[in-house]
Amino acid sequence: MKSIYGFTNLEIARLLRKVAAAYTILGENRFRVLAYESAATAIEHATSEAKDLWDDGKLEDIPGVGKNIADHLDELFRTGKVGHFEVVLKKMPPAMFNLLDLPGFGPKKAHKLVIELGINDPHNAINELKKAAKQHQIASLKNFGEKSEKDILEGIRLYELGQVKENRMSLVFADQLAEDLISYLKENAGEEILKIEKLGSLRRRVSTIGDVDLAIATRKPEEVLKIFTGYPRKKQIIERGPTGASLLISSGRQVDLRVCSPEDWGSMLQYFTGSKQHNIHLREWARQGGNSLSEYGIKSLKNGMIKQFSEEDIFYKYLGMEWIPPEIREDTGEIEAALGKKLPKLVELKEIRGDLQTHSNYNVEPSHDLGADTMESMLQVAKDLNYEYLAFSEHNPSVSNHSEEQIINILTARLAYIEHLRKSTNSIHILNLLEVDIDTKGILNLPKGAELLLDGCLASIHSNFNLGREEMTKRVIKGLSHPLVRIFAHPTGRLLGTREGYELDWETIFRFLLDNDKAIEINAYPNRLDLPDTLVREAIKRGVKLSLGTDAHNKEDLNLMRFGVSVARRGWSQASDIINTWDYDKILLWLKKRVRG
DNA sequence: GCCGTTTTCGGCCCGACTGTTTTCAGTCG
Repeated sequence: MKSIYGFTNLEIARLLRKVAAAYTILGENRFRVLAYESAATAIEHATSEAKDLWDDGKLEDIPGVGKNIADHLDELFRTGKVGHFEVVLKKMPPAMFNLLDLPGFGPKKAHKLVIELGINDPHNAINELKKAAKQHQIASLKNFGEKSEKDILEGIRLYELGQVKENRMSLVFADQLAEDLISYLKENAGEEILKIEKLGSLRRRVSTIGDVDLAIATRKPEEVLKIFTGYPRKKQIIERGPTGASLLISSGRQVDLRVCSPEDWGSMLQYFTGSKQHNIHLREWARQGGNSLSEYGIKSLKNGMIKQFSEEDIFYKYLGMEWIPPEIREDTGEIEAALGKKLPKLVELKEIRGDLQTHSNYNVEPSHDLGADTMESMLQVAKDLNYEYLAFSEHNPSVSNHSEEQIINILTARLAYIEHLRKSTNSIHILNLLEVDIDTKGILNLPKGAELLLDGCLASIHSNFNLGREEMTKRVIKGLSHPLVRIFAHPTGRLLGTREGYELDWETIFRFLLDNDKAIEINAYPNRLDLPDTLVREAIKRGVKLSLGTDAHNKEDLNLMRFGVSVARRGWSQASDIINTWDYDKILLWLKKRVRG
């Protein structure tokens, strides 16, 4: 049965959290509450849309979703609502759910304030709360005081500024911020720093980062913290304790530092790398074996003894599993794989032999951006990166300003120039590609004869992002069917923090790519990181090949490849999944293959 | 409500912080 109710995972997660909040107030069994919350988190982070799983009758494949919740969601997809949830939620004052978005608010606080202050209008709940706080109606309530009243106002202020959530920075930005801080610390406290490492989502290489977290192993924590809090770019010290400190720095971002003794380094690194879901699952596992985990080590539940770990890999080994690379610590099967000693050997940057999407300033008169640097200067950087080959893939000549003949002339001249460079450059190979728009009808503007002037093409969407899922899928498939196309570039079209991608039927796209031996790109450009990691994993599960490209528009951008590798690793990719790991002869042969879909 | 080294019954992650309290509840990561 096909549903007409296309609830997104995020919407479902929010619904389940509302039910959990209501159950909390109703005094339900706390483990039932926990079950709803963990199901919400699992669905929010699932690699497939719950709706698609429902279509296939596989909702219960999501860990934390059992028969009960699956039945409720079945009703949701069939009828658009869940009778049982409606009954439960109706017992609550509706305005309380609107307060849950405020920092420091859980179900109990939200419920109590809504009742005590008589807040009735859900759409105006936060404003009414603000008014009450300003009139000092909150401090006099039992279990509240002056401070909590002030905290509530501050929370509302942050919420209104949009700083509560989703004000995340790009991985690349966060990484640079961390690197700057690390060099400052090494310069000024180098002697005291025994080990230093990034933590949290930054270490896991998530595509967007909230706070920057760092860890240092040292014998002199006070001295290190003193130097940290003296960072010249800080605006304010948010927190300072014996084991760590937090700074607000001038860009408005928060950075946290944790310090510990070298004996505790492994445990601490494990604990603060997360993810939260990974750690919860790991602790559940450890508990089965009679152990309890924390940032101080592994405690035996039998005798209360804590075993310390100076190295993280020994920590995992002690639990009977392989060391798990941070990038895949998301509780999506990595713990089971590590226990079975079946973790994939994730691809590494050094295995990448070339960049498959770059733009030089060679002028093919495109409608999109040209690159800023010459082919020669980009080749020099590529050589420094020890690449075996570099692809140039300028945008196609603009459609409206050129006749077919003119386009052929431009490409002929470009090929001649590349041939000239190939003769004078012997230490690196050049691949002659073009990035071509897929227009609204799925047509590529490549005149007859272009196939003789190019090694191959990337195809991508640059306009009309608003088509529906079905129409967009047809458009893409038609575009990819062109025999010259070998790679589907920045496939979702997302721009992090700016634009959601368009919708595609991924099952159909993946099958097409597999059947026609075409590859899908992981675009390493900072605000793209597209294909996203979750879809990377889906792609390689089906055997679809990946192509890595920086989309460099100047020679410095060629250094962004490591972020593409991070995405690949988060998607569980091995070298064998990625065509950039092939040598020049193999990749050239593959690019020149002509497959009409 | 979920789930399975032992367990289809009987468990269910850990510690810190904060603000309000006289010993703890709520929230967070």
